[in-house]
Amino acid sequence: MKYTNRRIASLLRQKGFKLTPQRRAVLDIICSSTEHFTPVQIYERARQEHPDVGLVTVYRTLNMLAALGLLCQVHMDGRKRSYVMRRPAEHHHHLVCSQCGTVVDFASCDLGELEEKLSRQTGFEINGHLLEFSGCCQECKQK
Amino acid sequence: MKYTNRRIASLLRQKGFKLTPQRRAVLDIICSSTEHFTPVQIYERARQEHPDVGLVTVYRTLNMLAALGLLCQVHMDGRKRSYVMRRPAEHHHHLVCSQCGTVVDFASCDLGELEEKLSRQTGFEINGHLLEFSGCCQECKQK
DNA sequence: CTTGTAGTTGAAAATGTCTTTCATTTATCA
DNA sequence: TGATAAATGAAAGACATTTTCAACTACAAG
Ligand SMILES: [Zn+2]
Ligand SMILES: [Zn+2]
Ligand SMILES: [Zn+2]
Ligand SMILES: [Zn+2]
Repeated sequence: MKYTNRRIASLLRQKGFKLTPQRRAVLDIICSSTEHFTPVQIYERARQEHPDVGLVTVYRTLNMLAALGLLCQVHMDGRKRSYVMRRPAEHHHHLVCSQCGTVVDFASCDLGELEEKLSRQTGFEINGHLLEFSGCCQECKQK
Repeated sequence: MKYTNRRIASLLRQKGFKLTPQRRAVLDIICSSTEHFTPVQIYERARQEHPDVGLVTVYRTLNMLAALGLLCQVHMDGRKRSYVMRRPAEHHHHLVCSQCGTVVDFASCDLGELEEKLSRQTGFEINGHLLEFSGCCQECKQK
């Protein structure tokens, strides 16, 4: 079940945030695709519809959404941030096409056993993990 | 089996790189521990022994080593780079203490099956993965 | 042991990403 | 219809990293 921009809009209102046209523009872009975008890419797209959004506001909106747990970030390749809209609360990970940026979520993550083993072996108290696959999607393969 | 600074030194020579005192200083630091360092941390340590290395050179040396596949990076927490010397060719991943930065390598990574499943389900040609655990190491827990 | 030279260096400037500041504007609600 | 707290854009700031360039040096050929 996917967040829609409408659902998020009402969620924001609930939390006491104002729903400005700029925020709407960012939401529309993020919700419209499974690609991941960098803040600058979102900025550029947002300006097409709404020429006076500032990059600063894009950053602020992204930070707000991230704080609310509504975004995930993609980590592989590069040290820029890139964001994807998040499916609600479920633990999940990403499979990313390194050509076109499409992100597929998957939930099957059997790392519990490995985590326990590592914990036993090292004495670490493990409290999180990062798992990402990268590759080339079907469409990109055909080119 | 761990890379030693001596082994790397001869490897660099083989590849036609000059072995300067600055590069030696960076190598010594990276090879001397399993901690991961940021470029600036390496710079600061290097200056203790060799006061006229520049930060630029540290960056250049790190990039050179990374291009040769001799370094791993740690991805979690933050968007600074941090580097650890890499054990030769073996596939491995990192368990990172988010307090003190200690990195433990582990090789047991059973993602093949999951990878195949994802590949079948999505049509992706998967060519890599990123796996990292983070937590708190034994020593840090006691504080 | 010279000496030539391609590769290397450091300082400073440039780039790129993200955040802070602040005066002005605006969404929301009593 | 205001009142007001929140949000905005421009500009400046903070960092991490890269580029540029003139001076330097490791190293091998003579
Ligand atoms: Zn997981
Ligand atoms: Zn693709
Ligand atoms: Zn490693
Ligand atoms: Zn693996």
